[in-house]
Amino acid sequence: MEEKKYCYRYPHPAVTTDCVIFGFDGVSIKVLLVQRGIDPHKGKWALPGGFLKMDETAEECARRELCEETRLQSTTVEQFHTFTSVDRDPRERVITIAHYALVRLSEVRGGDDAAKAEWFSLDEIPCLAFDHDRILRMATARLKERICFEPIGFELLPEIFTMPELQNLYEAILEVKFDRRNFYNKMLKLGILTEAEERPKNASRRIPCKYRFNAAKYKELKQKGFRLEF
Amino acid sequence: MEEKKYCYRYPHPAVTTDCVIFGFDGVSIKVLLVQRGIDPHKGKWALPGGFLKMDETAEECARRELCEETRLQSTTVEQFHTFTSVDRDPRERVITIAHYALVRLSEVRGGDDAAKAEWFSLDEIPCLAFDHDRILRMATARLKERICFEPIGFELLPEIFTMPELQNLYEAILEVKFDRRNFYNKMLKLGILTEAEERPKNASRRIPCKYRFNAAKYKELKQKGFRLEF
DNA sequence: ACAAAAGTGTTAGGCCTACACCCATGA
DNA sequence: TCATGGGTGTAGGCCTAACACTTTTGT
Repeated sequence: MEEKKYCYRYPHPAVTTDCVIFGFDGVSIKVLLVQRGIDPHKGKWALPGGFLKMDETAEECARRELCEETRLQSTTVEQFHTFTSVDRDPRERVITIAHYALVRLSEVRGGDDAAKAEWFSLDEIPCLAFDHDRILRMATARLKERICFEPIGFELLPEIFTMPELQNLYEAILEVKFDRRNFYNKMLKLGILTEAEERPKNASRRIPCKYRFNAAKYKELKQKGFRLEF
Repeated sequence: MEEKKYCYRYPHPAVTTDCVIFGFDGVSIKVLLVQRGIDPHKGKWALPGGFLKMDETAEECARRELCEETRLQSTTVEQFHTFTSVDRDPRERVITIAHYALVRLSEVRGGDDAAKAEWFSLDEIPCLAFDHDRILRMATARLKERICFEPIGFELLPEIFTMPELQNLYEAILEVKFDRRNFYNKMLKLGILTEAEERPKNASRRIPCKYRFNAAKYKELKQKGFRLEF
């Protein structure tokens, strides 16, 4: 039994971060889960997470977890809720600061973690450890809210993408269908996309146009009071 | 020196909740601050807050703080961010789960706390303890965001209110001016207000109509996919 | 040949915005 | 009597939503 050498006058909860890592494969939103190798809930699937170190912020901790699983350094990571139910962990009082991350599946490389990790579609999520199903539900709800007003969808797509891909993404996240022409018009009118390539004159109608997100333009528009809406 | 009797194998941060309590006096948004009676930052103004007990959730903890200051039991309290900078407290590592609360000033009674508490307008906030200025800024930003899409403004007004009062509230929070007629039309068209009283036939034009928020109607509309927007 | 994917434009209706006058009250 | 606060309606522009056909390619 290891010595308990960190002592306080008052009881302290343990603090972890968990990270809901979203990806998009062109059709569905995916979430990265890891299979737990230790008790409690050994063998169950769970969100990547771990204990907060005393010299790192929650965001640094979440990024560390993210990097261990995907080798990605620079992606969107955002805290969305802290879960504090008294009995969420059978070992001791543990509160967790939950984050979500948006990654491009193409850039993800296998984690260096020994633990088995796998991408799951939102409609085939297995039974999860702890209260991770609740965390995941809140993360997807937050993702829905955010994509309506911030151009975060582009973090899930390759840098260069087609309009149908973008529409699929919005439809997958918001669980609705858009009219194709209206979606085109709306997106193009926003002015935050630039054409990625000159379209070859002989391009067949079957080959979609390619776009990239124009972050500079978005920033400029936003400063002028422009508000994205979907 | 009190005995340090709570021991763990790994270091644990202390966990507090802080509560940004918003009120509205008909003209300005107000925030309740308390003057610290002990070090660190003794004498400085701070957000009401305190340590998380091991048998309460963060929301329960925040509500407890709120009740100590205002005697209010049933108000909107919502977590909005957890602040985890490593050096936010000079005593030890402390993370704080920040909440905001919306209260009706008319219902607030003096706290039972010995500490001095006072309402401040947002434009006359004094220098705050810890990172509480940052917390407050994020709270007001969140309030702005929320009021655009959720009918939370009514929690700050008396149950029965007039249209100019409601408009003042929106203008105070969003820091904009609305055209009076457009605001009336928009609000009434939403269908979430009911007239609070039959308007006396002899009512002078100088006496404004009174309304109350119709929560049932809002719920119904929301389920039909209606989305509030401002 | 047929199904599936992608490009493209128009119209009608609703919503938003801007705007002016009247009445009552209190100073 | 003058300033202030409050109630009320309309017209134009913009955005949204609904909608069909053509081309190309793969099967």
